[in-house]
Amino acid sequence: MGCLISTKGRYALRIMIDLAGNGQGSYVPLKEMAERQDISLKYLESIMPNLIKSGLVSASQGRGGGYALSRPAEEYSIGEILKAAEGDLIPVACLADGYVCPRADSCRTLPVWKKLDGIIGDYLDRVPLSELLTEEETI
Amino acid sequence: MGCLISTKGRYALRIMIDLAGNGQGSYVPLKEMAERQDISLKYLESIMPNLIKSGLVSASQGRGGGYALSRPAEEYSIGEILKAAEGDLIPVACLADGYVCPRADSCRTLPVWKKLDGIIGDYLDRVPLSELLTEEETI
DNA sequence: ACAATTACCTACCATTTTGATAGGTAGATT
DNA sequence: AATCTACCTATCAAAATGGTAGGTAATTGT
Repeated sequence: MGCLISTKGRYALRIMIDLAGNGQGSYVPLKEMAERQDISLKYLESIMPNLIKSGLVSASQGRGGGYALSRPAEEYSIGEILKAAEGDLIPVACLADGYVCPRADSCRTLPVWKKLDGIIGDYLDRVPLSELLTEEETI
Repeated sequence: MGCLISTKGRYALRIMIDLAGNGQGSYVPLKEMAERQDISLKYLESIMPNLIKSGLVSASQGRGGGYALSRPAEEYSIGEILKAAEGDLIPVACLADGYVCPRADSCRTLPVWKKLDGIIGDYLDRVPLSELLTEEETI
C-alpha cells in the first residue's frame, strides 16, 4: 500500500493510550491490553521491545507485573512513539539511515524529500500523547 | 522499509523532469529516457500508463513517437505526479480509499492521521515541477 | 517452597508489495 | 515494407507486513 505508518506504530500508540489511562502507579499486563484493544498478544509482544529500548515504557516481570509509562502522558510526543515502534519514519527510501545515494549531489528531488521529512517530523513531534486521551483517561 | 513514496513515484518524477527538459514540442521515446536516467525500460513501461491515465503526459506511437508533457512544467505540482504514479499517497492504511474502519468514530488517532495527510498533501501540491528543473532544463 | 503470572526470546510462516524481467501485439512514420 | 514506438500480459525474486507458536526466565502471592 505504501504507508509511512504501519500497524506497528498504530498499535504502539493504542498501547500507550491504554497505559496512560491506567496512570503511572501500577503495571498493566500486556494480556489485558491485548484483549481490551483486540490485538493479538503475540504480535504486541514483538512491538513492546521497541518501546522498552527507547525508554518509553518500563516493564516488570512476574505476578503483578506488566508495562507502565515511564513519564507523564503530557511529556510524550506521538512522533517519538511512532519512531520507536517503526524503527524509522521516513517518507522515502533515499533518506534511510546509512544509505548514501550516488546521485545525491546532482539530485533535484532530494531537497524536497528532506523538507517533507522535516514537515512530517515537526508535526508529529508537536502532538503530545495526552492530546489523544479522553477525559476519563486523563483523570 | 515503510515508505510513503516508492520508486514508482520517484522514477515518475525523474521522467517528468526529463520530459520538461525537452520542452512540449516533440515526443521523447521512453528508451532514451530509460538510458539517460539509468532506469530499466521495462519497469518504466509499467509506470507510464499511470501518468497517461491521469492526463499528465501524452503519448504517440510509431517512429518519431514517445511521450511529452501535456502542459507547461509550471502547471504541474509534484503532488499530482506522485499521486498519479503511486495510485494513492496516504501516510496510514486507515485513510485508504473505500476502507471504513469499524473503530472510526471512537478512534482518537484518526484526526491526527487526517491532519498529517493534509499537511503532506498541502506541501507536495504547492511544489511545482518547474522548481525541480535546472537552468538549462528550463530554457 | 511452589505454583501462577508475567515479560522476554527465537523461530517460523502466509500474504502482499516492491521492483523488475520477458515476450509479444498494435499503431504510426519514413 | 521496414522500423520504430507505445502498449499489454505474464512471470518472478526479494523484501516487508502481519501474525503464530513454543519455550525460558524472572517475580510474586499463597
